[in-house]
Amino acid sequence: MEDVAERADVSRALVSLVINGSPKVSEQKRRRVLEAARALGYRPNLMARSLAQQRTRIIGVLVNDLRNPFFAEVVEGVETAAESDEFGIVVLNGRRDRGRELAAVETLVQLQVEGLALVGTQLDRDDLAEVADIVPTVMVASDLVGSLDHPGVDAIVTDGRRGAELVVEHLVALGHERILHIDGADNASAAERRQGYLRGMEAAGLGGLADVRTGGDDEAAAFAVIDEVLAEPTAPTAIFAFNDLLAAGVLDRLDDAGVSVPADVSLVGFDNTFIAALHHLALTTVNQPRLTMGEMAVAALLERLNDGRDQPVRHTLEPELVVRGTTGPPPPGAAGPNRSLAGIRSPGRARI
Amino acid sequence: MEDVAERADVSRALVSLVINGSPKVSEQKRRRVLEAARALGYRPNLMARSLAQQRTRIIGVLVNDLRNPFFAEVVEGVETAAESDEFGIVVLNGRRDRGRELAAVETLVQLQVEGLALVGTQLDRDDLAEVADIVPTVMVASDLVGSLDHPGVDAIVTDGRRGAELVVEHLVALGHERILHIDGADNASAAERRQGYLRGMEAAGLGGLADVRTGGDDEAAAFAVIDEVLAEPTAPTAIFAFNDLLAAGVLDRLDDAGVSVPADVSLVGFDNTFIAALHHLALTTVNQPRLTMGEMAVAALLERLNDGRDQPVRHTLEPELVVRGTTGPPPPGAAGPNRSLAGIRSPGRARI
DNA sequence: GCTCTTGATTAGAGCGCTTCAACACTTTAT
DNA sequence: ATAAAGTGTTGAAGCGCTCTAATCAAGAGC
Repeated sequence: MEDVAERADVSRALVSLVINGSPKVSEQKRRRVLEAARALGYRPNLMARSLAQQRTRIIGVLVNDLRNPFFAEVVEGVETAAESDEFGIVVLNGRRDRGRELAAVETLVQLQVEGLALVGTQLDRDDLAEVADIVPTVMVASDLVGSLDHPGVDAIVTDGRRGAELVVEHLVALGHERILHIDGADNASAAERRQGYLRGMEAAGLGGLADVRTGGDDEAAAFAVIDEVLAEPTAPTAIFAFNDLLAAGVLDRLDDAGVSVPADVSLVGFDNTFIAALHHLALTTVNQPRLTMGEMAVAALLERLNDGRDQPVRHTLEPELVVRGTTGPPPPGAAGPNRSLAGIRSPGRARI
Repeated sequence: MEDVAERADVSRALVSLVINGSPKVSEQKRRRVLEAARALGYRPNLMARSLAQQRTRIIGVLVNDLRNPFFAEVVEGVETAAESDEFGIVVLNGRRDRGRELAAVETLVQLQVEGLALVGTQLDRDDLAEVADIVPTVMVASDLVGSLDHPGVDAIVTDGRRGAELVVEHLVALGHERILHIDGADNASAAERRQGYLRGMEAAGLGGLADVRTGGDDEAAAFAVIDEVLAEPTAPTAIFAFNDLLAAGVLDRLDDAGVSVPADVSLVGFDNTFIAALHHLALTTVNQPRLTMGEMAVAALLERLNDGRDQPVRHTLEPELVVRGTTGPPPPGAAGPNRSLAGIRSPGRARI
């Protein structure tokens, strides 16, 4: 910057004004400065600028797992919104590890981000309270019971309870009674969906048949559960998996076992990722408006930053059932109690 | 920091030493400082530190498209390696838009990243040359012809040519002759794979039957091409798609048309993403060692940073054919010239 | 001819940290 | 005892930028 000023024969202050597009600079000098800057290949140092300005215009984004296309799309929403408000974003990946998430948040705070978007975070209430004292924070797509006792935390969620109810209603309407739920274990959205499932079963008068197994949030988590279910004497006619990835794992395992979907058993996922849309899976699932969620997260942050809001808000978006090919009526005669999936060997698919 | 120093009754300099774990501090004062820091909730300002230190310990990562699981996994590799070397990473998403990529690189440079990893970038030679003058740069998973004329750019790639040859060899061994390639349009890896395909066809004495169509790098790009192919009188018995995503799109469209895979036509993808592994797709594809690629990228950067290497290196990894369920022998009688896929209506899959 | 505005420019302090040279003490060698 | 060497600590400069207040030049008003 020094050099640019010298070459253009002006002061450093003026260079700064030009770079920041101040209107109080004469056309002549502006040109001289820009010319010099180009000639010297000058680039402003963001670190120095942020330090002097006491603001970074950066929003920190912590993602539970970048490999999950659901989260990747939420991030795109965040990015789009941030971009249009002249904010940059810094994305850090928690990789489903709470320790890593904690470290990442620390890094973001030290980076002096002006807002923090936690996408599908696993952090607990105390962690959140601590960070929210420092920087405006918004949780996206994860529902922490009691998180809202802190005034600095906003939340953008899809109503997972309602989503799960929609699933149960759909399956019940098709005639299913034995509906199994494989949950998301300790994933931040698991409790809500589980609750919705239970409530839905209850509402349908099927409370006694409710059955929840511990799963997880990726394909691999499905294997053990399905093996277990296959070995039992009384099989479900429908399975509601925590998310699409898990559902894909279920589908794989059922396939291996020669159980066909939806002829022998119906299957539903959650999130409506692009995977569910692949015709070969054609997974019935629940849509969450990912891009919108990301955009709303940024909006919430900006309300605090620009408009000085200091009360927490929580936006709950409506989920939407997307019916595709993995759900259908239960197989005839499935009402009886003694129908094991292990016995079933449908012709299955030709391939693999 | 001021406050911490005061509370611990030491100088700011000493606080700095403690925070950075200098061994020249007495146990007593160290404890006092840490205590004060905790009490005040002190967090060092990364911006200020970087400015003073004249280094950021940050590696910038520019990704072509975060939604593509292939890239997401390369990033994980980068992250893992960076982490173990005490570097942080900042991920920016190009979203397949060259303009956005350019802007992102500019941001990263201004952020003073110490190294730049461009994953699947679309930037051209001139863009690269400009940025490589400023900061050590490594290209991952994209092959720019002539990129290596700049001494500041390293490259970590899988041999796409060889990968494509493996595909052709596999299909030829199965008896295929009419093998169609749907390429990646202007994607950075497209040219290489196209070339490998052509060379493979040539080597098999099938040069006259080589047929390349312009595709793209996501599912949607497949639709138009497949519709076109379906309308033609002479159909291929095998299709080699640029990547798994594109292949998934092909599969979808063929499914719609009632063409069954691999009975009527074989299909191969590229990248071996987790999508290909889903049993319901069971896509034959070519594996690229993603994590390793990410790790090697960081290693290349660190060699420049720490060991002062100033000559470019290029690491070419070996691709590996992964045979799954979408490839098989061509249908009987397909050798003749007049076999249109449009006529075929296999029973297809029950669902959808 | 003088002051008053207005507009363009600049000097200089300061952002929060690191780091180097200098300093005050101890300890050890002589 | 005294010099030399070592240990722990600190003052102050400086990283590259912004921004306020001050300065300067030029035109307007009387």
